[in-house]
Amino acid sequence: MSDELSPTYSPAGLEVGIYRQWEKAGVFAPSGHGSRVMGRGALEGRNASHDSRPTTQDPFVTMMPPPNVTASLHMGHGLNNTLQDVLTRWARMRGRPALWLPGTDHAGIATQNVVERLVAKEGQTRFDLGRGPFLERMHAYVDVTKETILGQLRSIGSSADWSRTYYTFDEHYSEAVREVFVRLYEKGLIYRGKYIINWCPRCLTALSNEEAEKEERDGKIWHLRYPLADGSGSLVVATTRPETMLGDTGVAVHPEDERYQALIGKMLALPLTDRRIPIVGDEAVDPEFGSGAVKVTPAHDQTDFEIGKRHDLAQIDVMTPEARMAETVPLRFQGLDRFDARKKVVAEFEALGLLVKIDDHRHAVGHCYRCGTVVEPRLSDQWFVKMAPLAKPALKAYADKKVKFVPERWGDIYTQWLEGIRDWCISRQLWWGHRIPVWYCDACGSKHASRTDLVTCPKCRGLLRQDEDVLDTWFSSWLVPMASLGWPEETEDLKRFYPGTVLITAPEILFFWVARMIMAGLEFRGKVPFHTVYLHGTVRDTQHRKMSKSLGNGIDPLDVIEKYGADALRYTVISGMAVGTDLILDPKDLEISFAPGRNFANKLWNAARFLLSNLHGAPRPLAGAYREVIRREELTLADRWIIARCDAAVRESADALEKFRLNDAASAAYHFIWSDFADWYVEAIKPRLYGDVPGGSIARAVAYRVFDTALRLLHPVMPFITEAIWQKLPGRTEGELLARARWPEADQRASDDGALAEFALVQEVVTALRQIRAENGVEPGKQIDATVVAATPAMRSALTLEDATVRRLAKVAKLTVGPAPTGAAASAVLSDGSTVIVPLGGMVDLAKECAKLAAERDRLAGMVANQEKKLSNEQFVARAPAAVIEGERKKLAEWTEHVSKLNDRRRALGC
RNA sequence: GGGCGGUUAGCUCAGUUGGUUAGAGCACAUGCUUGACAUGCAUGAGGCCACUGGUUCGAGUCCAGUACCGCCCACCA
Repeated sequence: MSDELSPTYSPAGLEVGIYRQWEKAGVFAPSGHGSRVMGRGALEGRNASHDSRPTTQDPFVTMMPPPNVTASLHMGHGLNNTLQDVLTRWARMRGRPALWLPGTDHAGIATQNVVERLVAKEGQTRFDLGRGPFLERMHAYVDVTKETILGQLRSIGSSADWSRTYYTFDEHYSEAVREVFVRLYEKGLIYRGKYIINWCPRCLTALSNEEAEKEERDGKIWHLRYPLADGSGSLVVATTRPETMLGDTGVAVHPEDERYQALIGKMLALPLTDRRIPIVGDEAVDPEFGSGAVKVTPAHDQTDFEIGKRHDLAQIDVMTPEARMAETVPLRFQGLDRFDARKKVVAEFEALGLLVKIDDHRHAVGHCYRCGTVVEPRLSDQWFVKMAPLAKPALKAYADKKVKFVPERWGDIYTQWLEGIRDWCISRQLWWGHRIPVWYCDACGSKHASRTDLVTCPKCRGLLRQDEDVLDTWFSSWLVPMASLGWPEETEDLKRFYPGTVLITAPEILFFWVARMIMAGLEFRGKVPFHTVYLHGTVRDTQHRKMSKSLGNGIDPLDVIEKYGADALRYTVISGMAVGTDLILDPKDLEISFAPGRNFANKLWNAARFLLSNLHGAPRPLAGAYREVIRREELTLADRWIIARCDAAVRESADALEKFRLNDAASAAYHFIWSDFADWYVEAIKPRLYGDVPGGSIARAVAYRVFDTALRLLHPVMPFITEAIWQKLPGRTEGELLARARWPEADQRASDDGALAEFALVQEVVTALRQIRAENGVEPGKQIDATVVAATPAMRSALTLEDATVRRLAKVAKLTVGPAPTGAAASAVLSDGSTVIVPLGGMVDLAKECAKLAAERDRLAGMVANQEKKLSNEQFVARAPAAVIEGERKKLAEWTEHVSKLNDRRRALGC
C-alpha cells in the first residue's frame, strides 16, 4: 500500500478495489451474532481506542425491493439503492447491527415475456417446447441475468449482505408461498370462482386490478339502435365497445325512468344476430348518462356481469383468449380481431340504418402493466384472496401508528386504498411462477390445497392433477420481510431481524407491494414488517416524464459510473432528492447532472493530497474530545473555528439523516468540506504547515482531526473516495476500514460560538478587501496596505488573532487596526459597523467611490426607515414576542450605526 | 368524476413550527500558470417567491379562489 494518492482522481479502478476490500472483510454482514458470513469480526477489525463506543443492539434492518431477475440497472434502482445504502451505512457506522437484505424477484409475466421473445426468435412458442423444457430454459436464463443485476447493484456501492440474498422463486421461498396459500385457503380466505377479470390477450393471462393500468384516452362512444322484437319501436344504447354487442343478453334501464318504464320486460331483437334479449330494470343504470339505456354484456364487463346476475341473464363469451371473435358470434365475425370486429359491427349498424351517432368520448382504458396491450374484461375461472379481513388490521396498524409513512401524505392514500379494497385475483395463466398448490381429483371431484406435492386423492385414492396456473408474482413478494429471513421456519434471523426498521421504495408499488406486505406481516406474524415506509420520488427527465426505455429518455447508471464514478452518481442522486420530490435529471447532458458530484470528489481528493503531504508527524486523532491531544489555549482562532464548524456540520447532518433529509445531510458535508475546510481553514494554516510561522504541529493535529471527521461524515454518501483517502491517513493499520469505523458524534465541548462569530469577522474583512481589489482593478499579485476601523471588541480580537491570515488571503502587506487614514481610499463598512479602508492613492476613482458609498447608505437608510416604522407600530410592539422585538431593536441599532459609518466615510473622502 | 403534489435566479432545486438584507449548485460576466485542485481560485450580475383576494403587527411560509404542469384513484355504459 503506497502512502500517496495518485495526482489525478480516477474512480474507475479505485472503486472496484475498495468494494473488494469491504466484501473480503465482511463489512456488509450485521455485526454481532447471527452473521452468516465468516469474515473479520466487527470488533476485531477496529482500533479499540478509536471506536470505543458501545454497540447498541437495536438492529437496523431494511429490505431491498427486489429487482426483476432479468432487469438491468436503471436510474430507479440507482436512486433506490443509494438511499438504502446511505441509511444502512449510517446505521452501521453508528454501531447498530445493520442488515440490508438484498434479493431478486422472479417477476412472473415480465420474465416469461422476455424468454418467450427469445424463443420466438427461434421461431417457436412456449407451447412448442412444452411446460417442462420451457421452464428449464427459463431457469437457465435467469441464473445468468440474476448475477448481472446483482453485480450492477454492487457497482454503485450497495453494502447489502449478499450472503443473505433471497430470490422469490428459490426452494425455500416456495415453501413460504405454499404455507401462506394453504393457511389462507384453510381459513377460507382463498376461493375460486368465475368472475370478470382483466385479461391480457397478449400475455394470455389474468391480471389483478392493480396490474391493469387505467389510462385516459380520447375515444368514441357509439349510439346504437336496438329494435323491439314486436316491431313496436326501438331503443338507443350507447357503448364504447360496439363489438361486445354480439354478447349482449339484455338491455338495462333505470326502474324509475319514465321514458322506459313501460318497456321493462319486453324483448328486443338484437341486431346482427338472431337473438332476442330482454329489457330489465336495474338501479345501477344512470338515467342521466347517454340515452339512459345500457346494453348488458355479462361476460365482458364488470357492471354488466353484476346486472346479469341480478336478472339471471346469460353470459356469452364472444372472444377467444387472444381477443379474436369466438365461435359464439355469427360466422362472418368469427376469427376477427376485436378492433376489426368493432369496425365491422359499426359498419353493419350503419348499413342497417341503426347507427344513431358517434360522439367523441374521453374515458379510461385498462392496459397491461407489462406489455401495454388494452386489457379485455373477461369472464374467467380464477383464484382470489378475500382482502377485507386482511385489510382491517392493516388499517388499524396505521391508525395506531405502528407504521408511519414518509412523507406522511402517503398514509391517506394507503388508507383510502385499503378501505375500498377489492378481492385480489392471484392466479395467472403463465408457466413461470409458483404453481398453485391445489390438486383436483377427477374421480371424486374433490380438491385439495397442500404444503407438499400430492399424487393420489386422500379421499378416493384416485389420481390427482395439479392446477395448471401459477400465482401472481406479488403473492410471493408480499412475503419478502418474512420469507427472506427464513419464515415459516423460526430462524435466528427471523427472531432477530423481524420486524424491520424501514422500507425504502417508490410510491408506484405502494399497493402492489407495501400495503400487501403489511397485511401479510400482520396476518402471519402478528406484527407490521417495518415501522417506517420511506417513499421516495421518481426519476424524471427535464420535461418531467418518467424515464423509460420506450421514451428513450433513460440514463444508464453504469455509463455514469464509468464516466464520473459511483460516488458522483450517489452524490447527485442524494443531493437532488428532497423528501417528497422527484429527481429531475437531463438524459441529454450527463455533465450537467453529474459533474457536481465528480467535481466534489475531485476537490476532496486534492485536499487529501495536500494534507497527506503536510501531515507527517501529526498524531492520529483519538476518539472523544479534541483536548485529549491539544490544549485549548494552544489553538488559534482559526483552529477553534474549524473545530466548532465541524461539530456543527456533524449535528446538521445527523439531524437531517434522522428525518430522511439525505440531501441536507449531503449538503452539510459538502459545504463544510469545500467552503469551510478547503477554502478557509486549509488556506489559513498554510503558513503554519510550511513552517513560516510557529504552530505547525497544532495545525496538523487539528487538520487531521477535522479531516478525519469529515471523511466519516461523508462516507455514507460517498463511500469509495472517503474510504480510499481515509486508509492513507497517517497511522492507519493494515486492514482498517472506514466502512467499519464510527460515524462522528456531536461533541458539546467542540461548540464555540465566540470562535464562530470572530472568525466570521475575519472572513468579512478578507472578502471586503478582495472586493475592493477587484472593483478598483488592483493587480492580482500586488500587496496593499489596509486599515480597519474596528467598531467592536470582537473585531479587534479577531484581527489580532488572525492578522497573518487576513494579510495572506487578501494580499495585504500591512494591516492596521486604528483610526481612518486621510486621503483618497476605497472602503467598505462591515456588518458589525467596522470600516475597512484601503488607501489606493490615484488608483481610486473618487466619484465612483462616493457613489458606491451613497448607494449603500441609501439602501440601509431605507431599511432603517422600515425598521423604525415597524418598531413604532404599537400593534407590533404589543403582540410580537419579546425576543423578536429585541432582535428587531438590535437590527435597527446596527443599521443605524452602519448608516452613520457610511456617512463618516463620505465626509472623510469629501464626497 | 374524485383526490394529491408542484409553480422561488437562465436551468435543477433548498427555504423544517410565519420574524435578519430569500439561499445552493450549474450556467453567465470579469480577473487569475496564487508552492492540493482550471473537475480550480477570487469577485460580480441575476429573483413583483405563478396570479387574485384574505388572516396577521408581520406572509415565499397560513387560508380561499384562479391559471398552468404533473401524479394517483374511479364499474357512467
